[in-house]
Amino acid sequence: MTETAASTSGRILHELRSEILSGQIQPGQWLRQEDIAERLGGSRLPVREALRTLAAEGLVEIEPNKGARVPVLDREDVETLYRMREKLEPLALSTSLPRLTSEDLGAIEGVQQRIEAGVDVIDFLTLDREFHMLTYTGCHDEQLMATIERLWNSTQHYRRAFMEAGGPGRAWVINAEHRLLLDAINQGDSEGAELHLLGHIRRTRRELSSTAHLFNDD
Amino acid sequence: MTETAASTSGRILHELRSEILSGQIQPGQWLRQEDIAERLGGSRLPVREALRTLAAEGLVEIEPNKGARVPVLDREDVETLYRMREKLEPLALSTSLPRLTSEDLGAIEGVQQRIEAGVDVIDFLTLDREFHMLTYTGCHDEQLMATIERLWNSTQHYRRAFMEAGGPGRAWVINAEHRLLLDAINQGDSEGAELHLLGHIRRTRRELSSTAHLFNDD
DNA sequence: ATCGCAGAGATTGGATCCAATAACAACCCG
DNA sequence: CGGGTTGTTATTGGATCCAATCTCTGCGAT
Repeated sequence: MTETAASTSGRILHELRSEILSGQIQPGQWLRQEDIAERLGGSRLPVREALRTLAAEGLVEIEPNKGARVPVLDREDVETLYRMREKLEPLALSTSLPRLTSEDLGAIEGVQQRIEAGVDVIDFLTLDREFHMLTYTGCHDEQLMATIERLWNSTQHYRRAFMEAGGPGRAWVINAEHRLLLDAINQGDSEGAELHLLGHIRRTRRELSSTAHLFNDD
Repeated sequence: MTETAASTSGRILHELRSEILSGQIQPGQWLRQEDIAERLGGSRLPVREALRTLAAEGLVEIEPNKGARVPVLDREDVETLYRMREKLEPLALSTSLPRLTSEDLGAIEGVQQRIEAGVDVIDFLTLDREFHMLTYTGCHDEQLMATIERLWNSTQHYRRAFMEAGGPGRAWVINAEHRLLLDAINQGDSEGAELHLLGHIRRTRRELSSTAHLFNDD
């Protein structure tokens, strides 16, 4: 997302984003500017700028004169975010596929092997993301990739909650889907890869959405 | 996009965005903080925050220690942005369609009649956008609608350049597509509406992309 | 006892001031 | 005469200070 980590502002932005994605900062939690400034080093000014950026990314929402907090999504929000992924990621994949080098393919294979070797929940989330992002390596469009990253980021917390609730029990399903996707990619079968990817995201959406206790339905 | 126009920061954000979309600020042009602050009233601080938000929206890009400018997109960038629209807007439309009231339908019809009555380029851009956005009235998902708005905003300049270059000569094509789309909507034909919308965006992408002089190909 | 109101504390929003970085130009040296 | 270098200026990045707004507590009236 063309962000510089060199400046104080960029450093705080990266740090805050990382804390939100890792779950250190939970949805609903208020982010007080002074606390962050003191904790991460710096004045409130770069913190404010970082919060503005995060707000535009959807990772926090700013209520005027009240502060910023991580938004709490309901079932419908997460469903739509996944439906957006179902539309956009096949597009990124088909753009990327013809440009993937054999080195790229090897890297993807390596990540998948690490996933199959068995990992804990937190590692799985990281590796699964890396797996999919690597398949988009050949897609150089910044806007598209930035949007896809936003979609992953916005749903990260609920994906983690789902996995921690017992999702890993069905790890074989994910691996089967990844393998079929990878096979289609290796054969240069763009259409097949898109279909497997769509199915993969779609199934995840349905399982996630039907896991009732992740959302507090009013 | 949950933005407050009350604060100085929000006001400057809206004003800047409007100036970029209207073409007052052209792609490639540098935005100096002090100028903006003096011109729009306020100090550089709210200007910086507004620029940060615009950067996250893709309307400007910030180069560290150099400043912000409106990005210059090449043909491929615009193509991808349109392909994203082709994926996401049918999704928004199918979500919206069942919830459209007869008042909504009347409003859409009214806008289309104003378009057919004949308008200049600048009015057409406004009304065409209004037409499509009205068809998404029933889609209440903020993330999806915010993303779609970003896609419109990022391509606004090129759409205007295209229209000014003689696009309106083919106004009947647009009206025919709008009418077919509207008819499908009125009949509650979600699938048909999606198809007409897809065709509409796709044709625009192709015509726009083949208008060579809009882009300075290196 | 409960609702409303007022005031104090806390937190965000904005402005001014200072430091760091980059573009530009003049100058010195080969 | 040309290229590198250094100094100057313009612009962005960051910190501190002040103003505006919100929240929460305590008091009083009904």
